Amino acid sequence: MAAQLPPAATAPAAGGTGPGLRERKKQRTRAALIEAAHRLFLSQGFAQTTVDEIASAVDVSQRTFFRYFANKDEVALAVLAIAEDYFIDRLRRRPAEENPLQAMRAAIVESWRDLGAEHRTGPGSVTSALELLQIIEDTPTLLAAHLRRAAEQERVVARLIAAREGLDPAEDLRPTVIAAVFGSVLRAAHLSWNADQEESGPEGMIALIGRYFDQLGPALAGDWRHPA
Amino acid sequence: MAAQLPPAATAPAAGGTGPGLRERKKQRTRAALIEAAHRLFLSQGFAQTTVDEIASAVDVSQRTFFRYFANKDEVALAVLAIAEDYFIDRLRRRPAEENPLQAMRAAIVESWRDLGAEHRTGPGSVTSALELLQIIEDTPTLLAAHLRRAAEQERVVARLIAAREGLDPAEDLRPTVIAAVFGSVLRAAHLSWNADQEESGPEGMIALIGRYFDQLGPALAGDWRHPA
DNA sequence: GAAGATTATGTCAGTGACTGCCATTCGGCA
DNA sequence: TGCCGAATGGCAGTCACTGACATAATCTTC
Repeated sequence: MAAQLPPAATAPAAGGTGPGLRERKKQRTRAALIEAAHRLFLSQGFAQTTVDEIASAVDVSQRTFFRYFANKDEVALAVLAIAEDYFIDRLRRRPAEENPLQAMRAAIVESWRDLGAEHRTGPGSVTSALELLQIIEDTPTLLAAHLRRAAEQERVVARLIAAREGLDPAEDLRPTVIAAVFGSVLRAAHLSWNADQEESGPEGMIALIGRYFDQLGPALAGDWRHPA
Repeated sequence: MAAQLPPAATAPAAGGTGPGLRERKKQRTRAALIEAAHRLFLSQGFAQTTVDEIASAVDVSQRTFFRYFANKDEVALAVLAIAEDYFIDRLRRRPAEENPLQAMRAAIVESWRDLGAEHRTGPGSVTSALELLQIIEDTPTLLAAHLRRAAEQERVVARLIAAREGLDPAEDLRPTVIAAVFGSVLRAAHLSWNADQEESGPEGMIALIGRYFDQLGPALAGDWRHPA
């Protein structure tokens, strides 16, 4: 859930006393570790990259690496955590009139757009996240860890939706189900985006998500025996 | 996907030449490993049990353990694999007239019932599977591995449903979505069964699954702003 | 039923993820 | 400047997992 990236690698704001040197240094180290890990994973693969390599690329000890990340998986998934936080934030801001699916769809589009604008490049950029998704998808242990995070995320989304609609998620299954449906649409989009390299880049992904969303109406209600 | 348990620990059938001694021995070792692991996990916890302990409980070398299971997770999840195979098998046999949800619901009930009848006790029994679920739920690495398997399973179910309905899963999202909904209902039931210890044992679980299923109609279509 | 081909098992050495412990150093602050 | 708490490094140790090779058990064939 915690997805920090240094606000900006600049000196403390002249006016208010921002976070101290110690804190800025930590954020910088953390970002550097993520960046190095990402680069190494992409060039050599996840399994072929040792924690020692990552640590020494940033010139810290292995022990320090494990003070920032509980395990090797976490540093890989950290990039995605940023995108997830964006999404949750955008979803929170959607107007109450929208129904859950509308809100989620809008939030996804917005979060990708804003993410693209604010993190053009480097770890945290949309491109990075998508590159990572490829690696995740064919690294069993990473995929497992990713799905666990995704399950957590779904529960957060379900609670959010329940709150929007004024429902108790313990009583009413609908928020849970709709969150699961949404999650599965995202995953299906990821998978087919990974498979077809026709639709490359963020635009392709957004297009795919849109197309899958369009199928949702017919999927959730309707006569199954005849084409939508 | 491979969920074997020895057909019966008896001598080869008098008539036809069944599997040879070598094969029977392997199945016995495999079952013994699962059983020992299960017992140890329940009594000491997953993390506190080393592979060496499991192996020496069955009197084989650690190396041999890893020839049967790719990793420690796998031996824990093996019990669930049996239940999953049962479900898939029952789903395959459901009559074509039923709609997907009806078929899945019936298949789940049948598979639990049959599982209970055929494996009263020991690994592979319903009780074992449910005990395991508790451990899985609060062991992060196991939960992750479990969710990965569940995702695979969902894809299998989606393909099955697509075949039943004569649809192409690449074209039509509905099978994927309905499989995801089903998976999420199961998981929600697991979670609340884990939380409330009121509903204990297999019957409680079946009851919970039924209750969740009943909510599905209203959840999948209908006016969200008013109670079902 | 014995020789020879297969296959399961054991042993051993090695790598790499991860942890606890203690000494050292560095940033925050009086 | 000097003290305190936090961040780091180094190290030893555990444990999951793997490759290589030798041994022993089954299976086959004559």
